[in-house]
Amino acid sequence: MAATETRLLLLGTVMLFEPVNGYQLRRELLSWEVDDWAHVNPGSIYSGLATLAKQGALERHDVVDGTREVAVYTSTTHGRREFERLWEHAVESVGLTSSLAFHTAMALLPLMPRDRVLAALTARIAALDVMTRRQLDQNTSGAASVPPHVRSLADLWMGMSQTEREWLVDLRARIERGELALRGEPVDWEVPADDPGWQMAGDRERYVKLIGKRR
Amino acid sequence: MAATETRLLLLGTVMLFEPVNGYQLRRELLSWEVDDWAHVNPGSIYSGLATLAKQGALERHDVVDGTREVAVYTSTTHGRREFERLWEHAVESVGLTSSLAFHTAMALLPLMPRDRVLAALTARIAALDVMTRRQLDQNTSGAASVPPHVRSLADLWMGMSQTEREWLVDLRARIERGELALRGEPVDWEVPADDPGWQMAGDRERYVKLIGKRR
DNA sequence: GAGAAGGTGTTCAATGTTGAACACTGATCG
DNA sequence: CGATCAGTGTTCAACATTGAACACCTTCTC
Repeated sequence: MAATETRLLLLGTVMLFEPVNGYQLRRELLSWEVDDWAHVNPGSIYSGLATLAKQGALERHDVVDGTREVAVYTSTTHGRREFERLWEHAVESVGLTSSLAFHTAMALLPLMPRDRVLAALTARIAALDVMTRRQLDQNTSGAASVPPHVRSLADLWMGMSQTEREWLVDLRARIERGELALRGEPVDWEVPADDPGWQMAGDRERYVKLIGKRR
Repeated sequence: MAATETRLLLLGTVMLFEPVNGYQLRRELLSWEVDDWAHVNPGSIYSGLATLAKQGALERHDVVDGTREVAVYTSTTHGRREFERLWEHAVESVGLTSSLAFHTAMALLPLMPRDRVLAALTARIAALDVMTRRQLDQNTSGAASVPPHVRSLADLWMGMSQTEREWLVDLRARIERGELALRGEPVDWEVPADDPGWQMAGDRERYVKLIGKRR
């Protein structure tokens, strides 16, 4: 189940920081407090990276950095296409099981171009509406047959959907207005000096030289 | 991660229908449309049951039903205690990762006694409040340093928490008033004749005879 | 300058999850 | 009746996840 969240998260994070090694990714993800909602144990990261590399979404470079041998990853063209596919799927799928994937996708929003984001948000709103209608129909029909606690749980679910819908409509409006820096646009917020992302910058430069690769 | 949801769900469902076999559980869970939010592939069920049996939470009886050999499960005293532990943990843990476990717990509400339910709901409300306050503090302090899309995501999270909180307060009030049939209380809703739970009744009786076991 | 402490980068055996596929039983049908 | 089909009950090899533990380096302390 979780495989798709992990793939989305890893692929996206590599794209943000490449070339990058597993430990750096872990550090960064922990600093995002992502551990509240994703599988960021060391094992998950390294095996996820290995899988993505095996599938050709990432390229692994075994680089000698000083005296140390390090596994450094970069994204491939196929990997970047795959990311878009996964991102759109995560945004357009509604339901409890997919909510982690949705949050992951939102956290990686700036990796997607504006038009794709708009389309995906619109699709999600529609999917939420479909689900809501289905629930309502079910509640009015089989009225007596469903236990009260299950009925109550359905109410919670409806309330959550409504809250999310309002948020989505608002976000879509902001994106339409051109707010939020998305892919290919200049960053519109102040990056703090102690951002761990910055601490990677030195390593990144060195890694770029060590692998003869430019993306 | 998911291990705890699966354990809670399987243990609870066995308690509802025991003595019961893996296929019956699967049928029942699918009829609940649980596949939207839980791991109910055949493999997960059978291996989950095996694990619970190995740990002494369930007892496995290899029974010969007609010509067929069937693995029938019943809960043990230890398993029922374990269920309560897992249920309370699921209810009292807030956060995206634990929301599936929370929904699972709510679906199994009638297996818990009224006072434990009240205590757990109260604890959850408190935990939500703590989490909300932490979020608010974070948003007011590091104002400029966090990217706008992350800020926005935090807003969604806050809205969801608020929605859930209101629902919890309402549910708690109803439980305090004595609404909803909980453990040891007579069922207060009409069971439909085609409820798959009923279809199990015949098998259940036969299984009870086949194993020399009374709980 | 021994050794404790903490950071960097990764592996691996144990465990959990997946879903296709198996084996069997009855029913339905030409 | 043989054949096809739907339902019952389960297994298993492939794959994913877990987190303790390893190996190595640097920094600090006594």
